[in-house]
Amino acid sequence: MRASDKAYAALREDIIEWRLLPGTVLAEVEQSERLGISRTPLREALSRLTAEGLTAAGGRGVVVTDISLEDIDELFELRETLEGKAAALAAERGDAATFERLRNELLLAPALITGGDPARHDYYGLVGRLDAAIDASISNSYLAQAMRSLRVHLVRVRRLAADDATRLTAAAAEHATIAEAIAAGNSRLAEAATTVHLHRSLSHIKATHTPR
Amino acid sequence: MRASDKAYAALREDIIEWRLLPGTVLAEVEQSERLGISRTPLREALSRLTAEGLTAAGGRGVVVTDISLEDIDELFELRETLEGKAAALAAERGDAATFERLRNELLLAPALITGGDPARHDYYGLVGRLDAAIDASISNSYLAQAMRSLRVHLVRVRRLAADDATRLTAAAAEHATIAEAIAAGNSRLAEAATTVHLHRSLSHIKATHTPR
DNA sequence: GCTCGGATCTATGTATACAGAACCGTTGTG
DNA sequence: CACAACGGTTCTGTATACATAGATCCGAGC
Repeated sequence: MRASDKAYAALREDIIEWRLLPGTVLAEVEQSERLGISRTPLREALSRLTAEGLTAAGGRGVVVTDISLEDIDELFELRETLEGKAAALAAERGDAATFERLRNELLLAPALITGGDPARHDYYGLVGRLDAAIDASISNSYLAQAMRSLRVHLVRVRRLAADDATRLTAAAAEHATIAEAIAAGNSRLAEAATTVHLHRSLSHIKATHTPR
Repeated sequence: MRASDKAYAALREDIIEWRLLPGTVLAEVEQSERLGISRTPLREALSRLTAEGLTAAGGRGVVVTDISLEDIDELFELRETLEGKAAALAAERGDAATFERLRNELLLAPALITGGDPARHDYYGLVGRLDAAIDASISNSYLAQAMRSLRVHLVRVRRLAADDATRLTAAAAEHATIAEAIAAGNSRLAEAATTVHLHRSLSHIKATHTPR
Protein backbone atom coordinates (compact mmCIF):
# COMPACT_ATOMS: atom_id res chain seq x y z
CA MET A 1 0.00 0.00 0.00
CA ARG A 2 1.24 3.47 -0.80
CA ALA A 3 2.21 5.76 2.04
CA SER A 4 -0.27 8.39 0.92
CA ASP A 5 -3.08 5.82 1.01
CA LYS A 6 -2.04 4.80 4.48
CA ALA A 7 -2.01 8.40 5.67
CA TYR A 8 -5.36 9.07 4.03
CA ALA A 9 -6.97 6.04 5.64
CA ALA A 10 -5.50 6.82 9.05
CA LEU A 11 -6.53 10.47 9.04
CA ARG A 12 -9.96 9.73 7.67
CA GLU A 13 -10.50 7.12 10.35
CA ASP A 14 -9.31 9.54 13.04
CA ILE A 15 -11.70 12.23 11.84
CA ILE A 16 -14.69 9.94 11.43
CA GLU A 17 -14.16 8.43 14.86
CA TRP A 18 -13.95 11.90 16.37
CA ARG A 19 -10.42 11.30 17.61
CA LEU A 20 -9.40 14.36 15.65
CA LEU A 21 -11.99 16.91 16.72
CA PRO A 22 -13.33 19.72 14.53
CA GLY A 23 -11.06 22.72 14.53
CA THR A 24 -7.94 20.64 14.97
CA VAL A 25 -5.14 22.01 12.82
CA LEU A 26 -3.37 19.28 10.88
CA ALA A 27 0.14 20.67 10.58
CA GLU A 28 2.13 18.89 7.91
CA VAL A 29 5.32 18.21 9.82
CA GLU A 30 3.47 17.18 12.95
CA GLN A 31 1.20 14.71 11.18
CA SER A 32 3.89 13.34 8.91
CA GLU A 33 6.02 12.54 11.93
CA ARG A 34 3.08 11.03 13.77
CA LEU A 35 2.29 8.75 10.83
CA GLY A 36 5.92 8.01 10.08
CA ILE A 37 5.93 9.30 6.50
CA SER A 38 7.28 12.37 4.77
CA ARG A 39 5.36 15.51 3.94
CA THR A 40 4.78 14.74 0.25
CA PRO A 41 2.40 11.77 0.62
CA LEU A 42 0.80 13.45 3.62
CA ARG A 43 -0.05 16.47 1.51
CA GLU A 44 -1.76 14.25 -1.02
CA ALA A 45 -3.80 12.66 1.75
CA LEU A 46 -4.81 16.10 3.04
CA SER A 47 -5.80 17.13 -0.48
CA ARG A 48 -8.11 14.16 -0.75
CA LEU A 49 -9.65 14.81 2.65
CA THR A 50 -10.22 18.44 1.74
CA ALA A 51 -11.84 17.45 -1.54
CA GLU A 52 -14.21 15.21 0.42
CA GLY A 53 -15.04 18.00 2.83
CA LEU A 54 -13.65 16.32 5.93
CA THR A 55 -11.03 19.04 6.23
CA ALA A 56 -10.85 22.60 4.94
CA ALA A 57 -7.81 24.56 3.83
CA GLY A 58 -7.63 27.58 6.07
CA GLY A 59 -4.98 30.27 5.91
CA ARG A 60 -2.46 28.22 7.83
CA GLY A 61 -2.72 24.48 7.39
CA VAL A 62 -5.85 22.42 7.02
CA VAL A 63 -8.37 22.12 9.82
CA VAL A 64 -10.89 19.39 10.57
CA THR A 65 -14.34 20.64 9.55
CA ASP A 66 -17.19 20.88 11.99
CA ILE A 67 -20.66 19.36 11.68
CA SER A 68 -23.31 21.54 13.25
CA LEU A 69 -26.94 20.67 13.80
CA GLU A 70 -27.82 22.73 10.73
CA ASP A 71 -25.31 20.67 8.76
CA ILE A 72 -27.12 17.52 9.81
CA ASP A 73 -30.39 18.94 8.51
CA GLU A 74 -28.74 19.89 5.23
CA LEU A 75 -27.05 16.53 4.98
CA PHE A 76 -30.34 14.69 5.39
CA GLU A 77 -32.08 16.99 2.95
CA LEU A 78 -29.61 15.99 0.27
CA ARG A 79 -29.64 12.40 1.43
CA GLU A 80 -33.39 12.21 1.11
CA THR A 81 -33.15 13.56 -2.41
CA LEU A 82 -30.43 11.19 -3.55
CA GLU A 83 -31.43 8.01 -1.76
CA GLY A 84 -35.08 8.54 -2.59
CA LYS A 85 -34.21 8.74 -6.25
CA ALA A 86 -31.85 5.78 -5.93
CA ALA A 87 -34.54 3.62 -4.34
CA ALA A 88 -36.99 4.57 -7.07
CA LEU A 89 -34.47 3.71 -9.78
CA ALA A 90 -33.62 0.44 -8.08
CA ALA A 91 -37.31 -0.46 -8.10
CA GLU A 92 -37.41 0.17 -11.83
CA ARG A 93 -34.13 -1.43 -12.80
CA GLY A 94 -33.13 -3.78 -9.99
CA ASP A 95 -33.34 -7.54 -9.79
CA ALA A 96 -36.43 -8.50 -7.81
CA ALA A 97 -35.00 -11.76 -6.46
CA THR A 98 -31.98 -9.99 -4.95
CA PHE A 99 -34.10 -7.56 -3.00
CA GLU A 100 -36.57 -10.24 -2.03
CA ARG A 101 -33.71 -12.16 -0.42
CA LEU A 102 -32.47 -9.03 1.34
CA ARG A 103 -35.96 -8.37 2.61
CA ASN A 104 -36.22 -11.85 4.12
CA GLU A 105 -32.88 -11.44 5.81
CA LEU A 106 -33.88 -8.06 7.16
CA LEU A 107 -37.02 -9.52 8.67
CA LEU A 108 -34.79 -11.85 10.67
CA ALA A 109 -32.52 -9.00 11.72
CA PRO A 110 -34.01 -8.35 15.19
CA ALA A 111 -32.38 -11.58 16.30
CA LEU A 112 -29.02 -10.18 15.26
CA ILE A 113 -29.58 -6.84 16.94
CA THR A 114 -30.35 -8.26 20.36
CA GLY A 115 -27.68 -10.89 20.01
CA GLY A 116 -24.71 -8.85 21.21
CA ASP A 117 -21.85 -7.21 19.46
CA PRO A 118 -20.56 -9.78 16.94
CA ALA A 119 -24.08 -10.50 15.72
CA ARG A 120 -24.82 -6.79 15.59
CA HIS A 121 -21.85 -6.42 13.29
CA ASP A 122 -23.58 -8.86 10.97
CA TYR A 123 -26.61 -6.60 10.99
CA TYR A 124 -24.54 -3.60 9.88
CA GLY A 125 -23.11 -5.76 7.14
CA LEU A 126 -26.61 -6.66 6.02
CA VAL A 127 -27.65 -3.01 5.78
CA GLY A 128 -24.45 -2.35 3.88
CA ARG A 129 -25.40 -5.09 1.41
CA LEU A 130 -28.76 -3.44 0.86
CA ASP A 131 -27.00 -0.14 0.11
CA ALA A 132 -24.60 -1.92 -2.24
CA ALA A 133 -27.46 -3.69 -4.02
CA ILE A 134 -29.22 -0.38 -4.58
CA ASP A 135 -25.98 1.19 -5.79
CA ALA A 136 -25.49 -1.62 -8.27
CA SER A 137 -29.08 -1.53 -9.49
CA ILE A 138 -29.30 2.15 -10.33
CA SER A 139 -26.57 1.86 -12.94
CA ASN A 140 -25.77 5.52 -12.66
CA SER A 141 -22.17 6.14 -11.70
CA TYR A 142 -22.66 9.84 -11.06
CA LEU A 143 -25.51 9.26 -8.64
CA ALA A 144 -23.56 6.46 -6.99
CA GLN A 145 -20.57 8.75 -6.64
CA ALA A 146 -22.69 11.50 -5.09
CA MET A 147 -24.07 9.04 -2.55
CA ARG A 148 -20.62 7.74 -1.71
CA SER A 149 -19.37 11.22 -0.93
CA LEU A 150 -22.41 11.77 1.27
CA ARG A 151 -21.93 8.58 3.23
CA VAL A 152 -18.56 9.72 4.52
CA HIS A 153 -20.22 12.57 6.35
CA LEU A 154 -23.11 10.39 7.46
CA VAL A 155 -20.84 7.92 9.20
CA ARG A 156 -19.43 10.86 11.11
CA VAL A 157 -22.90 12.01 12.15
CA ARG A 158 -23.98 8.54 13.14
CA ARG A 159 -21.22 8.38 15.70
CA LEU A 160 -22.87 11.28 17.49
CA ALA A 161 -26.02 9.34 18.18
CA ALA A 162 -26.68 6.28 20.29
CA ASP A 163 -27.82 3.32 18.22
CA ASP A 164 -29.84 1.43 20.78
CA ALA A 165 -31.52 -1.88 20.08
CA THR A 166 -34.99 -0.32 19.91
CA ARG A 167 -34.06 2.07 17.16
CA LEU A 168 -32.09 -0.54 15.25
CA THR A 169 -35.00 -2.96 15.33
CA ALA A 170 -37.30 -0.29 13.95
CA ALA A 171 -34.71 0.65 11.33
CA ALA A 172 -34.46 -2.99 10.22
CA ALA A 173 -38.20 -3.06 9.67
CA GLU A 174 -37.98 0.16 7.66
CA HIS A 175 -35.19 -1.28 5.57
CA ALA A 176 -37.25 -4.39 4.98
CA THR A 177 -40.09 -2.21 3.73
CA ILE A 178 -37.75 -0.48 1.30
CA ALA A 179 -36.41 -3.79 0.04
CA GLU A 180 -39.93 -5.13 -0.36
CA ALA A 181 -41.00 -2.09 -2.39
CA ILE A 182 -37.96 -2.40 -4.64
CA ALA A 183 -38.54 -6.12 -5.11
CA ALA A 184 -42.15 -5.36 -6.07
CA GLY A 185 -40.92 -2.82 -8.62
CA ASN A 186 -42.95 -0.08 -6.98
CA SER A 187 -40.75 2.97 -7.40
CA ARG A 188 -43.08 5.46 -5.71
CA LEU A 189 -43.44 3.24 -2.69
CA ALA A 190 -39.69 2.64 -2.55
CA GLU A 191 -39.07 6.37 -2.56
CA ALA A 192 -41.72 7.01 0.07
CA ALA A 193 -40.39 4.24 2.30
CA THR A 194 -36.92 5.73 2.01
CA THR A 195 -38.24 9.17 2.93
CA VAL A 196 -39.95 7.76 5.98
CA HIS A 197 -36.87 5.84 7.05
CA LEU A 198 -34.60 8.86 6.72
CA HIS A 199 -36.97 11.09 8.67
CA ARG A 200 -37.08 8.55 11.46
CA SER A 201 -33.29 8.29 11.44
CA LEU A 202 -32.92 12.04 11.56
CA SER A 203 -35.41 12.36 14.41
CA HIS A 204 -33.56 9.69 16.36
CA ILE A 205 -30.20 11.32 15.80
CA LYS A 206 -31.47 14.71 16.88
CA ALA A 207 -33.20 13.26 19.92
CA THR A 208 -30.20 11.32 21.17
CA HIS A 209 -27.61 13.78 19.97
CA THR A 210 -24.86 14.20 22.51
CA PRO A 211 -23.35 17.70 22.38
CA ARG A 212 -19.63 17.52 22.55
CA MET B 1 -1.54 32.53 -7.53
CA ARG B 2 -0.02 29.22 -6.52
CA ALA B 3 1.60 27.10 -9.20
CA SER B 4 -0.68 24.17 -8.41
CA ASP B 5 -3.74 26.39 -8.86
CA LYS B 6 -2.39 27.56 -12.17
CA ALA B 7 -1.79 24.00 -13.33
CA TYR B 8 -5.22 22.91 -12.13
CA ALA B 9 -6.97 25.75 -13.95
CA ALA B 10 -4.98 25.18 -17.14
CA LEU B 11 -5.57 21.43 -17.26
CA ARG B 12 -9.21 21.77 -16.33
CA GLU B 13 -9.72 24.32 -19.08
CA ASP B 14 -7.92 22.08 -21.57
CA ILE B 15 -10.10 19.12 -20.68
CA ILE B 16 -13.39 21.04 -20.67
CA GLU B 17 -12.59 22.64 -24.02
CA TRP B 18 -11.78 19.21 -25.45
CA ARG B 19 -8.21 20.25 -26.25
CA LEU B 20 -7.11 17.30 -24.14
CA LEU B 21 -9.21 14.47 -25.52
CA PRO B 22 -10.50 11.50 -23.49
CA GLY B 23 -7.91 8.79 -23.18
CA THR B 24 -5.01 11.21 -23.24
CA VAL B 25 -2.38 10.16 -20.74
CA LEU B 26 -1.20 13.06 -18.61
CA ALA B 27 2.37 12.07 -17.84
CA GLU B 28 3.81 14.04 -14.95
CA VAL B 29 7.12 15.11 -16.44
CA GLU B 30 5.56 15.94 -19.79
CA GLN B 31 2.81 18.13 -18.33
CA SER B 32 5.02 19.77 -15.75
CA GLU B 33 7.41 20.84 -18.49
CA ARG B 34 4.56 22.02 -20.70
CA LEU B 35 3.15 24.17 -17.90
CA GLY B 36 6.55 25.32 -16.69
CA ILE B 37 6.25 24.02 -13.14
CA SER B 38 7.74 21.12 -11.23
CA ARG B 39 6.11 17.77 -10.63
CA THR B 40 4.98 18.45 -7.06
CA PRO B 41 2.33 21.11 -7.74
CA LEU B 42 1.32 19.27 -10.90
CA ARG B 43 0.57 16.17 -8.89
CA GLU B 44 -1.69 18.17 -6.62
CA ALA B 45 -3.53 19.53 -9.65
CA LEU B 46 -3.96 16.00 -11.03
CA SER B 47 -5.27 14.83 -7.66
CA ARG B 48 -7.93 17.50 -7.71
CA LEU B 49 -8.93 16.71 -11.27
CA THR B 50 -9.19 13.03 -10.42
CA ALA B 51 -11.32 13.80 -7.36
CA GLU B 52 -13.67 15.76 -9.63
CA GLY B 53 -13.85 12.92 -12.11
CA LEU B 54 -12.29 14.78 -15.03
CA THR B 55 -9.35 12.38 -14.96
CA ALA B 56 -8.94 8.87 -13.63
CA ALA B 57 -5.86 7.28 -12.11
CA GLY B 58 -5.12 4.28 -14.27
CA GLY B 59 -2.28 1.88 -13.69
CA ARG B 60 0.24 4.19 -15.26
CA GLY B 61 -0.42 7.90 -14.98
CA VAL B 62 -3.76 9.63 -15.06
CA VAL B 63 -5.93 9.66 -18.16
CA VAL B 64 -8.62 12.08 -19.26
CA THR B 65 -12.01 10.44 -18.65
CA ASP B 66 -14.47 9.88 -21.43
CA ILE B 67 -18.11 10.98 -21.60
CA SER B 68 -20.26 8.53 -23.48
CA LEU B 69 -23.88 8.94 -24.49
CA GLU B 70 -24.87 6.78 -21.52
CA ASP B 71 -22.88 9.10 -19.29
CA ILE B 72 -24.92 12.03 -20.56
CA ASP B 73 -28.13 10.22 -19.66
CA GLU B 74 -26.80 9.44 -16.20
CA LEU B 75 -25.58 12.99 -15.78
CA PHE B 76 -28.97 14.42 -16.60
CA GLU B 77 -30.71 11.90 -14.40
CA LEU B 78 -28.74 13.17 -11.43
CA ARG B 79 -29.04 16.75 -12.60
CA GLU B 80 -32.81 16.50 -12.75
CA THR B 81 -32.84 15.15 -9.22
CA LEU B 82 -30.58 17.80 -7.77
CA GLU B 83 -31.72 20.86 -9.69
CA GLY B 84 -35.36 19.90 -9.31
CA LYS B 85 -34.93 19.77 -5.57
CA ALA B 86 -32.93 22.99 -5.62
CA ALA B 87 -35.64 24.82 -7.55
CA ALA B 88 -38.27 23.56 -5.12
CA LEU B 89 -36.23 24.70 -2.14
CA ALA B 90 -35.57 28.07 -3.74
CA ALA B 91 -39.32 28.51 -4.18
CA GLU B 92 -39.78 27.85 -0.48
CA ARG B 93 -36.89 29.84 0.87
CA GLY B 94 -35.83 32.31 -1.81
CA ASP B 95 -36.46 36.01 -2.04
CA ALA B 96 -39.40 36.60 -4.41
CA ALA B 97 -38.21 40.01 -5.59
CA THR B 98 -34.84 38.65 -6.71
CA PHE B 99 -36.40 35.99 -8.90
CA GLU B 100 -39.04 38.37 -10.16
CA ARG B 101 -36.25 40.63 -11.44
CA LEU B 102 -34.46 37.69 -13.02
CA ARG B 103 -37.65 36.61 -14.71
CA ASN B 104 -38.14 40.05 -16.24
CA GLU B 105 -34.57 40.06 -17.50
CA LEU B 106 -35.00 36.58 -18.96
CA LEU B 107 -38.09 37.67 -20.85
CA LEU B 108 -35.93 40.28 -22.58
CA ALA B 109 -33.22 37.72 -23.33
CA PRO B 110 -34.20 36.90 -26.93
CA ALA B 111 -32.84 40.34 -27.90
CA LEU B 112 -29.48 39.34 -26.43
CA ILE B 113 -29.42 35.98 -28.13
CA THR B 114 -29.95 37.30 -31.62
CA GLY B 115 -27.67 40.25 -30.97
CA GLY B 116 -24.38 38.61 -31.81
CA ASP B 117 -21.55 37.30 -29.70
CA PRO B 118 -20.89 39.97 -27.05
CA ALA B 119 -24.59 40.25 -26.27
CA ARG B 120 -24.89 36.48 -26.20
CA HIS B 121 -22.19 36.46 -23.58
CA ASP B 122 -24.48 38.65 -21.48
CA TYR B 123 -27.17 36.04 -21.87
CA TYR B 124 -24.93 33.31 -20.50
CA GLY B 125 -24.12 35.61 -17.60
CA LEU B 126 -27.82 36.06 -16.93
CA VAL B 127 -28.42 32.31 -16.80
CA GLY B 128 -25.41 32.02 -14.51
CA ARG B 129 -26.98 34.60 -12.20
CA LEU B 130 -30.16 32.55 -12.03
CA ASP B 131 -28.12 29.50 -11.07
CA ALA B 132 -26.27 31.53 -8.46
CA ALA B 133 -29.51 32.94 -7.05
CA ILE B 134 -30.90 29.42 -6.68
CA ASP B 135 -27.68 28.24 -5.06
CA ALA B 136 -27.83 31.08 -2.57
CA SER B 137 -31.51 30.55 -1.80
CA ILE B 138 -31.39 26.88 -0.96
CA SER B 139 -29.03 27.47 1.97
CA ASN B 140 -27.76 23.93 1.81
CA SER B 141 -24.03 23.77 1.30
CA TYR B 142 -24.00 20.04 0.63
CA LEU B 143 -26.58 20.28 -2.13
CA ALA B 144 -24.79 23.30 -3.56
CA GLN B 145 -21.52 21.39 -3.52
CA ALA B 146 -23.10 18.42 -5.28
CA MET B 147 -24.45 20.72 -8.00
CA ARG B 148 -21.09 22.42 -8.42
CA SER B 149 -19.35 19.12 -9.00
CA LEU B 150 -22.02 18.23 -11.55
CA ARG B 151 -21.68 21.47 -13.48
CA VAL B 152 -18.08 20.76 -14.32
CA HIS B 153 -19.15 17.73 -16.32
CA LEU B 154 -22.11 19.56 -17.80
CA VAL B 155 -19.95 22.29 -19.25
CA ARG B 156 -17.98 19.56 -20.95
CA VAL B 157 -21.11 18.01 -22.40
CA ARG B 158 -22.48 21.33 -23.55
CA ARG B 159 -19.45 21.84 -25.76
CA LEU B 160 -20.52 18.78 -27.71
CA ALA B 161 -23.79 20.33 -28.81
CA ALA B 162 -24.55 23.30 -31.00
CA ASP B 163 -26.31 26.06 -29.11
CA ASP B 164 -28.22 27.74 -31.91
CA ALA B 165 -30.36 30.83 -31.45
CA THR B 166 -33.60 28.86 -31.70
CA ARG B 167 -32.74 26.58 -28.83
CA LEU B 168 -31.34 29.40 -26.72
CA THR B 169 -34.51 31.44 -27.17
CA ALA B 170 -36.60 28.50 -26.05
CA ALA B 171 -34.26 27.87 -23.14
CA ALA B 172 -34.59 31.49 -22.04
CA ALA B 173 -38.35 31.12 -21.93
CA GLU B 174 -37.99 27.93 -19.90
CA HIS B 175 -35.66 29.67 -17.48
CA ALA B 176 -38.14 32.52 -17.17
CA THR B 177 -40.84 30.01 -16.27
CA ILE B 178 -38.63 28.55 -13.57
CA ALA B 179 -37.84 31.99 -12.17
CA GLU B 180 -41.52 32.89 -12.20
CA ALA B 181 -42.45 29.74 -10.31
CA ILE B 182 -39.77 30.38 -7.70
CA ALA B 183 -40.84 34.01 -7.32
CA ALA B 184 -44.42 32.82 -6.81
CA GLY B 185 -43.24 30.43 -4.11
CA ASN B 186 -44.69 27.48 -5.97
CA SER B 187 -42.23 24.70 -5.28
CA ARG B 188 -43.99 21.96 -7.21
CA LEU B 189 -44.26 24.16 -10.28
CA ALA B 190 -40.62 25.19 -9.96
CA GLU B 191 -39.57 21.56 -9.84
CA ALA B 192 -41.80 20.64 -12.77
CA ALA B 193 -40.52 23.56 -14.86
CA THR B 194 -36.96 22.48 -14.12
CA THR B 195 -37.74 18.92 -15.16
CA VAL B 196 -39.23 20.15 -18.42
CA HIS B 197 -36.29 22.42 -19.11
CA LEU B 198 -33.74 19.70 -18.49
CA HIS B 199 -35.55 17.22 -20.68
CA ARG B 200 -35.62 19.75 -23.51
CA SER B 201 -31.93 20.46 -23.02
CA LEU B 202 -31.08 16.78 -23.07
CA SER B 203 -33.13 16.17 -26.19
CA HIS B 204 -31.42 19.06 -27.92
CA ILE B 205 -27.98 17.85 -26.95
CA LYS B 206 -28.67 14.33 -28.14
CA ALA B 207 -30.19 15.58 -31.38
CA THR B 208 -27.30 17.87 -32.28
CA HIS B 209 -24.62 15.72 -30.73
CA THR B 210 -21.53 15.65 -32.89
CA PRO B 211 -19.66 12.37 -32.55
CA ARG B 212 -15.96 13.00 -32.28
C1' DG C 1 9.30 -18.76 -35.72
C1' DC C 2 7.42 -18.31 -31.24
C1' DT C 3 7.83 -17.90 -26.40
C1' DC C 4 9.90 -17.12 -22.13
C1' DG C 5 13.12 -14.65 -19.33
C1' DG C 6 16.01 -11.07 -18.01
C1' DA C 7 17.87 -6.49 -18.37
C1' DT C 8 17.17 -1.86 -19.08
C1' DC C 9 14.62 2.06 -19.10
C1' DT C 10 11.06 5.09 -17.94
C1' DA C 11 7.51 6.88 -15.02
C1' DT C 12 5.61 7.15 -10.57
C1' DG C 13 6.17 7.33 -5.37
C1' DT C 14 8.83 9.29 -1.63
C1' DA C 15 12.14 12.08 0.85
C1' DT C 16 14.39 16.28 1.64
C1' DA C 17 16.21 20.85 0.95
C1' DC C 18 15.20 25.58 0.15
C1' DA C 19 12.41 29.78 -0.45
C1' DG C 20 8.61 32.62 0.62
C1' DA C 21 4.82 33.94 3.37
C1' DA C 22 2.15 34.24 7.49
C1' DC C 23 1.81 34.55 12.44
C1' DC C 24 3.27 35.68 17.08
C1' DG C 25 5.80 37.98 20.40
C1' DT C 26 8.23 41.94 21.60
C1' DT C 27 9.29 46.60 21.64
C1' DG C 28 8.66 51.31 20.89
C1' DT C 29 5.69 55.24 20.65
C1' DG C 30 1.46 58.02 21.15
C1' DC D 1 -1.93 51.75 28.94
C1' DA D 2 -3.02 50.62 24.24
C1' DC D 3 -1.86 50.10 19.62
C1' DA D 4 1.12 49.56 15.83
C1' DA D 5 5.32 48.17 13.67
C1' DC D 6 9.15 45.16 13.31
C1' DG D 7 11.81 40.99 13.65
C1' DG D 8 12.12 36.21 14.51
C1' DT D 9 10.18 31.81 14.04
C1' DT D 10 7.55 28.40 11.96
C1' DC D 11 4.81 26.62 8.55
C1' DT D 12 3.47 25.95 3.79
C1' DG D 13 4.71 25.88 -1.31
C1' DT D 14 8.01 24.39 -4.68
C1' DA D 15 11.90 22.14 -6.65
C1' DT D 16 14.85 18.34 -7.09
C1' DA D 17 17.16 14.07 -6.08
C1' DC D 18 16.57 9.25 -5.23
C1' DA D 19 14.17 4.71 -4.94
C1' DT D 20 11.09 1.46 -6.78
C1' DA D 21 7.99 -0.82 -9.62
C1' DG D 22 6.16 -1.80 -13.98
C1' DA D 23 6.67 -2.06 -18.87
C1' DT D 24 9.09 -2.80 -22.94
C1' DC D 25 12.43 -4.73 -25.75
C1' DC D 26 16.01 -7.78 -27.00
C1' DG D 27 18.04 -12.18 -27.01
C1' DA D 28 18.32 -16.99 -26.19
C1' DG D 29 16.25 -21.39 -26.13
C1' DC D 30 12.79 -24.58 -27.59
